[in-house]
Formats: sequence, structure tokens, C-alpha cells
Amino acid sequence: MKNSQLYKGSLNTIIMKLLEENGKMYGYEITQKVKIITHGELNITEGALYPALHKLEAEGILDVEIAKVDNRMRKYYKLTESGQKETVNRLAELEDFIRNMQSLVNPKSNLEF
Amino acid sequence: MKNSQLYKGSLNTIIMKLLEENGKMYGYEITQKVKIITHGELNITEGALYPALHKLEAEGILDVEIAKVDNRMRKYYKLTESGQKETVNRLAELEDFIRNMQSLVNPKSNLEF
DNA sequence: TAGTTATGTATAAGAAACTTATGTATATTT
DNA sequence: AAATATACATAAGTTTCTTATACATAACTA
Repeated sequence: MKNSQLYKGSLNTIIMKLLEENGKMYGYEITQKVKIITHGELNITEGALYPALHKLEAEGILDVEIAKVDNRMRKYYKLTESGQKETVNRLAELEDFIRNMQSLVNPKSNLEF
Repeated sequence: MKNSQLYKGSLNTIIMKLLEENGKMYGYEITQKVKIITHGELNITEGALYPALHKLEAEGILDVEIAKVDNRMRKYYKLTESGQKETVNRLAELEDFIRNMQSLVNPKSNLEF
């Protein structure tokens, strides 16, 4: 995919936010959801997604629950308690980040400072 | 600095935008400007900045001009012609990125879709 | 029915962008 | 005299990603 470099570092936040919103999701479902929401502009690759999910699980941010649907495996992920707290922080960081980037790129939006 | 991971990938865009706006700047000046604009929240380290400037120069995005002020060296960077064109693209990418991230994080902002 | 696309997960090799640490040098402030 | 500010540079290591490959089942298509 022609994802710009800008998305680097944002994958964990995206995953955590989607799980906060939807309770539990499996990997493939996350990729499809992101594709729909961004109108195809952001395509999360498996090579990025699965290692990220495994790491978040190892860090205690996510819990996993294995299911079998239509004879195919699914691994449902959901936020742990500490994961829910951490998600609040990550979303605050994202808001700060977006605000700062807008200040840098659109100096006129700085008039209130 | 406690820069969140989110800034990863945004440095080139920041540099190019500041140069588009200010004509020419030197490295240290860029770090200070960013610190001011973001109220200290984003601190660009030298280890990230100088290699990034060298790479942008090697790619023909930036031109360099060496000066000596107060017996200290300064390297002023400015956008080349192709750098100016590329900056337009990068800023458009940044706008798309921010819009997509807002769609992911604040689903209510998706009502128009 | 053979082949492609979709669904679903996984990992390994390499690239890219960063952090952290270190180095050099001059000017200014304490 | 020592610390801080100004100014640039690079090397080692980490993190996050891309690209490629692998396995497996289901559904669609030529």
C-alpha cells in the first residue's frame, strides 16, 4: 500500500481505539474496518498487524480469545483493564500530536496563543 | 524527550513546511522553532535532525549554504524547486493523514459519509 | 473443475526513522 | 571556573514498519 510514512507509530493507537469502541475484534476484521473508515486510504498489512497484536498482548494491553467460525480460526482481542487505562493516555497523546502538527503546518491556527 | 511514537515519520514534513514558510533556516533554528510552536511538547533531537537534513539534501529536496556568524558555523537550508513541489504533496498527505486519524478516533466526525 | 479471490493467521529478512550517547567547537551566563 | 547555550556531526542500537513467504479453508469464476 502507498501508506505515507506519517502512519508510522500510529498503529497501536488505532488498534486500541477500535477495540475500545467495539469491545472485541479479530485481526482481519481490524484491517477491513480501517480500510472502510479511511475509504481505502489506509491499508494495514498483516506483517505489521499481527506482530503488533502479539506485542500488545505480551505487554498486557490485550487479552486474546480463540474461536472457530466456519471451520476457520479467529483470534478475538479485547482490551485488558490496564489496556483501557493506557488507551485513554494514547488517545490524549494523539490529540496533542494532531494539535501540534496543525500548529506547525497551519500557523494561522496559532492566533489564540 | 518524551515525544510519543506518533511523531515518527513526520520529521521530514515538519522540516519542509518550516522551510517553505521561512525561506531558509539552519538546523538549530529549526529545533528551537518547533519547541516554541509546540510549547515544548515536541523536541527534535540532533540525532534525528541532522541525518534527516543530509538525506533531504542528497535527494535534491534541499539546498545548503554555509555561513559563519559570531565565529560559529551555520548551515542554512532552503527548498529547491523540486523540493517546493514535493512539499505541496507532503502537506496534502499530512492533511489526509490527520483527517483519517480523526475519522478513526472520533467516529462521530464520520457522519457526513 | 481448475484457478483466483476472499478469509484468517503467522513469521522472517530487510529497510527506514528514530533514540541515545558521544564528540567537537565557540559564546555566554553564573 | 563551570555550566549553559549555540551549532554541527556520527555511530550503535531499537522500534516499527514493508515485503515476501507460508499455511489453511471457503467462495466465487472461467
